[in-house]
Amino acid sequence: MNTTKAIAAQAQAIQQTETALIELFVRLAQVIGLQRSIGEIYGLLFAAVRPLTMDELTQRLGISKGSASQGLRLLRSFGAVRMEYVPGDRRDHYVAELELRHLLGGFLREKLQPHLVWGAGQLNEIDRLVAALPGDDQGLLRQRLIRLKRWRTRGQKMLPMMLKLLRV
Amino acid sequence: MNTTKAIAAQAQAIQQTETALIELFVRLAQVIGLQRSIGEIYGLLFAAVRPLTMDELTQRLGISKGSASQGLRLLRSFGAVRMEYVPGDRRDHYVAELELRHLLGGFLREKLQPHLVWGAGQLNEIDRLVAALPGDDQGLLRQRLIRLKRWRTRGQKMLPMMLKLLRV
DNA sequence: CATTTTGTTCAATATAAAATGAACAATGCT
DNA sequence: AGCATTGTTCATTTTATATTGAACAAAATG
Repeated sequence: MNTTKAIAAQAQAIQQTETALIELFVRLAQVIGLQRSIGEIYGLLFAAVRPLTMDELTQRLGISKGSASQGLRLLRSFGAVRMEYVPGDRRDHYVAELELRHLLGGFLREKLQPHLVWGAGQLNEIDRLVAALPGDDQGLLRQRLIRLKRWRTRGQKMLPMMLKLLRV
Repeated sequence: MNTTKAIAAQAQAIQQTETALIELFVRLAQVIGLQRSIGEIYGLLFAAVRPLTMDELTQRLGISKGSASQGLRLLRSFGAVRMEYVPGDRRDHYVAELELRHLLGGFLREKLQPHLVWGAGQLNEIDRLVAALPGDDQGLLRQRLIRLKRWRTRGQKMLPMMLKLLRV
C-alpha cells in the first residue's frame, strides 16, 4: 500500500525526525557555546541518510551561504563533519561524523584548553603580586591562593579525564 | 620604614593583586557562560580581606547598582557568596565563599543539568518519531540513535562524576 | 577563453545578551 | 510619623555576538 497519502505521511515523519534532531543539537551547541547555526548544520547532517551539499543546507535550514560556509569550516576543523566525494557532481558533499567525540573533543581542545593554559600563567603572576603585599594581608591571600592552585590542578586533571571519557 | 612612598607602593600592590584575581574570575565566568560582571564581583570579593558592601562593589568595579544586586543574588543562589553581619552598620556586607565548588557546582546544577534532563526527554521523542520512518531510512537512523543514547548515558555519568570531583 | 557554477571572505546588519538607572519598596533612624 | 538610607526590579540602552549577502576568487564546463 503506497498511496499518495502514505507517502505524504512518511515525508512528514522524516521531516519531524530531522526537526527533533536539529533541536537536540542546537541545544547541545548552546551548552558548549557554539552558534545555533552550527548546531543546525550538524543536526541536519546527522539526520540525513545521504551526503548533502552546502546549497541543500542553506535551503533546508534557511541560513545564508556565509553561515553555512563558516559553520562547515569549524565543524571540519573539529573533525565533526567530512566531505564525501559524489561522482558526477562537482559540488562538495558533507556527511556528519557520527562519533560525537569529534564535536565535543573539538570544543574541549579549542575552547576550554586555552583558558586552562592561560589560567595557569595568571596564577603564577598572582603569586608574584601577593609577595609584594603588606604582611597582614599577605598571609590571608596566600591561603586563598593555595585553594586556587588546588583548582588549577583539578582542572588540569579534569580535562584529560574528560578527553579520555570521549576517547579522543 | 613606613614612608608615604612605601605606603603608596603597598596600595598599588593590593590594587594589582585585585585586578589580577578579578581578571582570573572574569575568564572563569566566561568559560562557564556567566556574565562578566559576576566574575568581577566574585573576583573582588575573593581578593578582599574584609566584607564589602554593594556600594563598595559598584564603586570599585564601576558597575551599576542593578548589576551588583542581580549578580549578588545569583552568586548567593549558588552559595558562592554569603552575607556577613557587621555590627553597627545596617548595610549588607558580602564575603566570598572560598571553596570554588560553590561557584562551579551552582553552574552545573543550574545551567548544565536542565539541558541534560531535557535531552533525555527529547531522545525518547526522537525514538518515537523514528519508528514511523520508512523502513530503509529507519534502520540507518536507529543505528545513529543508539550512538546518541550512549552519549546520554555518558552525560548522565559525567555530571555526578564532576559533582563528586567538586565534592558537592 | 568566456561563462557558469561553487565556495569563501568580510563589512554591514540583525539579533541576542548584559548593563544601566530611574522608580519603587523595604527598613532603620530620630 | 517623617525622612534618609539601602536594596530590588524591570523597561530602556548599550554592548557583544551571530548572521547576512554582495563582492570576490577558484574551478569546471562547453
